[in-house]
Amino acid sequence: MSTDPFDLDDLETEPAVGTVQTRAVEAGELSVEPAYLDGLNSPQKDAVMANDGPILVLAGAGTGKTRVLTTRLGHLMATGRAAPWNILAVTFTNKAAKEMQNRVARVIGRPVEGMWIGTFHSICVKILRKHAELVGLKSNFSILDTDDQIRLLKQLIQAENIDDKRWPARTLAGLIDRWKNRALTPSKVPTGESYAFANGLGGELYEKYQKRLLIVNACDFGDLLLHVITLFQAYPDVLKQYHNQFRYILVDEYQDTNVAQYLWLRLLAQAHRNICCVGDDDQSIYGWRGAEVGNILRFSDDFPGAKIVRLEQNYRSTGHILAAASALISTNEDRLGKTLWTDSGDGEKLEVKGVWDAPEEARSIGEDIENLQRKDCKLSEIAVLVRAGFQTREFEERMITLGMPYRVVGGPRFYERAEIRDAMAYLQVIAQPDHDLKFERIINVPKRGLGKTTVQKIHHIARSHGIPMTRAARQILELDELRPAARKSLTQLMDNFDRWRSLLDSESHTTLAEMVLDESGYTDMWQNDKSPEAPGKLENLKELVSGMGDFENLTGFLEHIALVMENVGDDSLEKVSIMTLHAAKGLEFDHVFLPGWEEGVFPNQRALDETGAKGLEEERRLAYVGITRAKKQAHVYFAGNRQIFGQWQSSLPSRFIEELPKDHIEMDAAQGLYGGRPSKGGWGSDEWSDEGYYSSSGDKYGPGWARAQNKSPTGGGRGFSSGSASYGDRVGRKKGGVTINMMPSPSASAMSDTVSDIAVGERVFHEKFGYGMVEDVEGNKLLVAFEKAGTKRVVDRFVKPA
DNA sequence: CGACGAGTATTTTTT
DNA sequence: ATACTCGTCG
Repeated sequence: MSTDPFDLDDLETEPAVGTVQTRAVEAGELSVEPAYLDGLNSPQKDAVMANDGPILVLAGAGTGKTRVLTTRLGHLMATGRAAPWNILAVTFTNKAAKEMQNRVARVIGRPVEGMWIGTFHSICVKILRKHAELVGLKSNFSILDTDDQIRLLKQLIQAENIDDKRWPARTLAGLIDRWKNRALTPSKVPTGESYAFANGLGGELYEKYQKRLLIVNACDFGDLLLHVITLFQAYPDVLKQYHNQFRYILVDEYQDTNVAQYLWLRLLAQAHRNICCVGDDDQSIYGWRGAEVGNILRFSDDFPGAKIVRLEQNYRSTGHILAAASALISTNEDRLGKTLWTDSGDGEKLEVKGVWDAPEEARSIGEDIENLQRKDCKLSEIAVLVRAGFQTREFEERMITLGMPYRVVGGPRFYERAEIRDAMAYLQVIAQPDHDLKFERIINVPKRGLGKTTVQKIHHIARSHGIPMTRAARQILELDELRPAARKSLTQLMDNFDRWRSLLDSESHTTLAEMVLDESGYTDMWQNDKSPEAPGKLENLKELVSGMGDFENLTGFLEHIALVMENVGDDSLEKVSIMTLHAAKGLEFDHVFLPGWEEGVFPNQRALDETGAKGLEEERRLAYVGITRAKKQAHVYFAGNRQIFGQWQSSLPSRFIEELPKDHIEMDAAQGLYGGRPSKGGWGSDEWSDEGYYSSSGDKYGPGWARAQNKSPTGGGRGFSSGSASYGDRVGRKKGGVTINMMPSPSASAMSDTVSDIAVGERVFHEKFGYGMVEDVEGNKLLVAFEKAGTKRVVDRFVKPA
């Protein structure tokens, strides 16, 4: 079963298809419905039973999408319409593919064999290995990861004498990826777009890159699709073969498909047109990486006569959550339109809370979580969903100080870690001696005196003779090109590779891997490394070797890894989840915390700058995704001040907050946000008044909020005395300028009553005096030795930990 | 070849 | 603030 720590969509058990009905069942002709249809609502049944011709299932969040998909697959087989191998089911992630596989098995009551369930990429590899020669590859072609891709591009750029500083390989890689997403081969790239790189050389470099890939017998990820498309277009008989095979096609998350994927699907579906696409235009959040919402919006044009089914009954969230989310998303123009509803009650209103600054936001959310925990809410049912990765840090830190178990979902993935890639590179060179890019990666890792010069020399020979680097390396040993030390070292390395390769058949691949890591000196390298990460890296290497045991042989393992970069999840334990909104798609939690709802952060400024109104709509869909993750309650937060790139900025509440209907939210409005001015009273610090707070009341967000670029006060974080009076006079005080700051929340819940939590020896920051070291603490007064301003006595609330 | 310092960029992520 | 890349110097 799924190792997924989260519940995906609905997890009610699907009744298995009774063996009796199998085959004989023909939907519609049956007096008794097959058991697997039990409990499906009427649109869901429509989606399952409309088997012939194109169909688009618009599945809103939490409407039982996966269940419909898997039941449909089961139904196709149960009714004898299709054998497993007649079905093609495509997903975006391996996780989703695995999930679907498991659940189909549950529907039909036994494991499915022979069905093509997989990601676009893995299915393309399967097809491409069969017909590689037709596109100029050999069937054992290697699949390049992003590192390899960039390394190769860099070589090409340098070979053209282009300044790779001004025109980084990364940029070109991105450009080429985007072209490939749009199914543009080098000859089809619009001339103008060539100018996006190196004054018009972009297209040329792309073409050279493609040629080079063929020479080294490799594909990047984009090629996997592109090659299959060109294959299908150039060889109709091959395509026909697949038409005959795949009589039914299912696509999950259709709103995430890019142009290339769309063309790929259209080619495969054009003969029988039995294509079922499931998706939700309102959850399209990957436009920035080439997904075309247009694909789903245009479905009926692409497939005339298509049936469209809307799944709108939501089984996940409460009425308030759905109403708020629906109202928000209805602001978008570009959508097919759908309204989620539920018959399971209103539940709690969304909680919208304003706080002084980011640290307070983290504290407040921490407290909320503690309260939920006291009310017996499981930690695994709580998530903090942020807009961008860097935001996870403040919550991690808070969780650590609270001793609250948490996990950050997403993060760097196992197979992307440097030590794993290095180890893999060794193994890949053993399995595929021609893999130049991998060979280059490890030729001097660990350091063995084979530096840039040596590599260049090998390169030179390889290029001029048109041979792979490992072969060139051997040749260079015959010549008098290398210094004795380098020659000796290289000889040893090549001998090692020969020996390892000779053991491929006699030793198990796990044993071999251990030997390689040992004998290459790679393990030693980390053992001698004194950095704090070293032990973890050694741990990872062990895990890699043990993980290899699950595969038959080295080749099988390497093939799997090339396509499946999945993370090993530490599931089962009770932990709060912290992740980005993107990573949360498809997941659900009782309580969802949505911090950072501020203009610039969310909606993200860059998204707005780069893609304007379109970008804003995508950001809004992200907000929609965030809210609809919640089963019981969503908690939206905004802070008035936030440190961004080391600078304090004050911020306005996100426009998305304005778009939430008042009837369905509970504004923590004690802070005088949407209305009443906060009470006045004794904040009274001389140090602060010097810095000045400026308000421009009358802006639409209410008193206390306004645009400001200026540095913001610190102090908000710690040492807030509780009680609204304390905050009162921060607002509305005006002194010569520009700065405005929001009102912090005086509500008791929003803050921790603080004794100074600064300790002697701690490094702190003061808005006026800069950085310093705490020398003494007396109550709330600190003696701080400032680096620039000298030693001063200050009140604790005016400093922050540095 | 390796260490250190300057300079720079910093949304989201899969395969 | 901070991390990461690149280039220079020893």
